[in-house]
Amino acid sequence: MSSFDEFDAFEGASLSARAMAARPTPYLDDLNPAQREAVEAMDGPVLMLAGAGTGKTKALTCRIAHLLNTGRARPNEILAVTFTNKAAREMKERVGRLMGQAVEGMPWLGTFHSICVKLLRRHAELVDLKSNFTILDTDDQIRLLKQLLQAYNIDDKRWPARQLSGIIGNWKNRCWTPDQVPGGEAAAFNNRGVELYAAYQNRLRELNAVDFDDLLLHMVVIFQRHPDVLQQYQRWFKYVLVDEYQDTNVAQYLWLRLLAQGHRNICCVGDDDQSIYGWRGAEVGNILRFEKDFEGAHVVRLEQNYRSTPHILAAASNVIRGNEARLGKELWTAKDEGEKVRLIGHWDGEEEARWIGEEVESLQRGTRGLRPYSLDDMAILVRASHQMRGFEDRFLTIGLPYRVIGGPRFYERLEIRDAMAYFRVVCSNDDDLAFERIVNTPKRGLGDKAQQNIQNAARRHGVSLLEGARILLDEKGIGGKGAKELRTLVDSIARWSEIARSHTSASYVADEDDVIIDESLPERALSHIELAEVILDESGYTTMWQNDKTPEAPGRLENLKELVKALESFENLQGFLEHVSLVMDNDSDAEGEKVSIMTLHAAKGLEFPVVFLPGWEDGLFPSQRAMDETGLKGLEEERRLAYVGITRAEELATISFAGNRRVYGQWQSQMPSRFIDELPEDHVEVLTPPGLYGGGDYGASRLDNAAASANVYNSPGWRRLQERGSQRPTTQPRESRAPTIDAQAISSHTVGDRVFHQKFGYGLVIAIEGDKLEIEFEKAGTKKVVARFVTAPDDIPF
DNA sequence: TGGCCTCAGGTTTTT
DNA sequence: CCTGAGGCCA
Repeated sequence: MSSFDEFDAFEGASLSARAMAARPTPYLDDLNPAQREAVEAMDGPVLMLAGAGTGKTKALTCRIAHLLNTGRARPNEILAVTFTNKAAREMKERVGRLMGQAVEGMPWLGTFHSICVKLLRRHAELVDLKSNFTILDTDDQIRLLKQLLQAYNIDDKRWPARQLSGIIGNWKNRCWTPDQVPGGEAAAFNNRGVELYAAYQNRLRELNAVDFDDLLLHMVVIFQRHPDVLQQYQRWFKYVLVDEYQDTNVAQYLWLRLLAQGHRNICCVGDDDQSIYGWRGAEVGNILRFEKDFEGAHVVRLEQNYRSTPHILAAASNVIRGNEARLGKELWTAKDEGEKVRLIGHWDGEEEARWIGEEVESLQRGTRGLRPYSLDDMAILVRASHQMRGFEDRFLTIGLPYRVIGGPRFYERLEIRDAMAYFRVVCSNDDDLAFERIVNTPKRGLGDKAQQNIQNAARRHGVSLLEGARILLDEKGIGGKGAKELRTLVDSIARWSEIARSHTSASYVADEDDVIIDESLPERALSHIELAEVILDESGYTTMWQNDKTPEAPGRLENLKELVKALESFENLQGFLEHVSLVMDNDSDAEGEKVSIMTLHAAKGLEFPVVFLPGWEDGLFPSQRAMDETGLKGLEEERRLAYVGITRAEELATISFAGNRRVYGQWQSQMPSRFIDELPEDHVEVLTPPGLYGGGDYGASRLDNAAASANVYNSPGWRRLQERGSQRPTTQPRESRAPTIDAQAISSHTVGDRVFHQKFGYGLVIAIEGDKLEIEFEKAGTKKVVARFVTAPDDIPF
């Protein structure tokens, strides 16, 4: 595909522009005045300050539609950038819908990274790369740095590659090439940071590879050093649109500013109050400074919220008010009052998880005059991912279906990276990183020693590792079982590569006249999909997982199948590899209703009727580390995180905290989060913790509870709220939440019984503790489970 | 080469 | 406390 397809000459501009301008604009009628203002302000820089849930995507997509519809630009003259593939996809769909499918895809609507890949492939030679450069994933990156550290004789125990990677990443985010790193940073990484950064960049160039950050960095460098190239794009992109502008880092900012300097038609959409990626290099300053950067900027505030009730908005607004540097926005809604934000304190984290589990179940049934909610409507948003475990454990125990959002992405998984490494070697034989990864996976008896030999042979002859391996074999520099296996691997790769080449060269499309080429192929050409299967099978990779007895193995095989399936939408392996590292998503978990569990970060951009916000304790949220490391700046970012969390809720938000929590194995008593003190009393209903008054009697602990409550719930805000709560006892008409011990369920099991559990399968009862059984499951390990979820299997042989 | 043991470290992660 | 990585030994 020619790389300049997107730049076809535009003929008859004025005529068609006039024709387009006359089109009706029904989509404008759906907009509120602010949205409409943002859509219609087409000339010059525009800053759209869009609060949570104010319909910014709608405004953004309408703006694109309007630009197209009025003939201001053609689809390929609009540069529209997002951060995630998901956002890009959604925007594409919505523009398509607005335009009634009249527009074919917008080639320049995509993520920063995907657009940069496209640009960089065109101009790779300007930064000494070939246009088929590979994009390293984080894992490759770390391995490369480790090698570098070894070569520099640096103890990677004291100076870990991860840390170096972080430092380099930071520099790249700030758009510093090695020679631009300021002197103040010289001490980084034991005074060798800059030197290693330069070496790393050199190594990448040798490998014809880039990391994620390079995509932007290289493009900025190209634009800065080659004004002619920059100008070409400045002229071409008549309109630039940016989503989530508050999350841009310096490199992205520079990139945008360079591109927008031509027509100056840049429209940035964002919300300074939702900037939560500062720790990753995002600069809130970019959005705060917009009016200075782009003189005469038109600033539009979207403040009508279509998502949440007034109580929820009031709570969120009051919290965020505590931040100093804000552009200022006040959300409002036309919705009915709804439920107040609920606040509840618990004895400990386990109790909190138990309560939320029960609350989810009762909300599902429909309770206290609220409508019944689907599990899909509910989400638990935590600050740190380790908090998720408590909920998972609890939900597994009571058999409540849940899904965890986030976690490792599909293409980051071990088996996917391995498989991709195979594909990479096959497509480009000189991809040393990929070769290294797979040479002994599955085990081929090629340990450190053998690999060292291959390295040496390759270095001696100045060739790739694969070629080095071949030479080593020919020189008989390696013997035994390893040699045989290596020979097989090297030969196989050669064979697969040939098939892969036939996919990219013209001969694959077997022309009927072209009998000669057809015959020259050894056998019927395999499709790239079949080839992928062959590679994974013949290499022994599939077998490796089939023989693996760990519980993850079946899932990994499943993932591999999915990977092969994903190949269907690509022409060949090469094409697949080019896109996969940037585009693969992993939200393929459909079946059945489930509660969602995720981090606050992962929740940005999502919304749920019911939201639980557990763990609001000082040190956990706001996180101690954030405050230690970046002080007030960190605290403000945490506060924005709180704001993001609350504003995810449409109808019901419940904030909770625990008085005691196990932190690194140590029990710690926790103070309620300072953000709780910032909640507006009038919009909050304080619930009574089950262990305190509501009736839960955990044996002899009544006194303990009372004493603990005096210690724990003593922040000013909590006391105030508590007073309010006790003035209105009618707010607690709730049934006792004390765990009722089901005597019958217990007595039906004794230690040594074989039992069955829906989620964990079969197991043996090894201990009984109240109404809980400790069971050693055959597959799932040892777990504590509530007795009534366990049944005696019918088919017990004795 | 794999398994066992010791030791350090333990927020957030769009690409 | 609990997990993952690296070292050491069989």
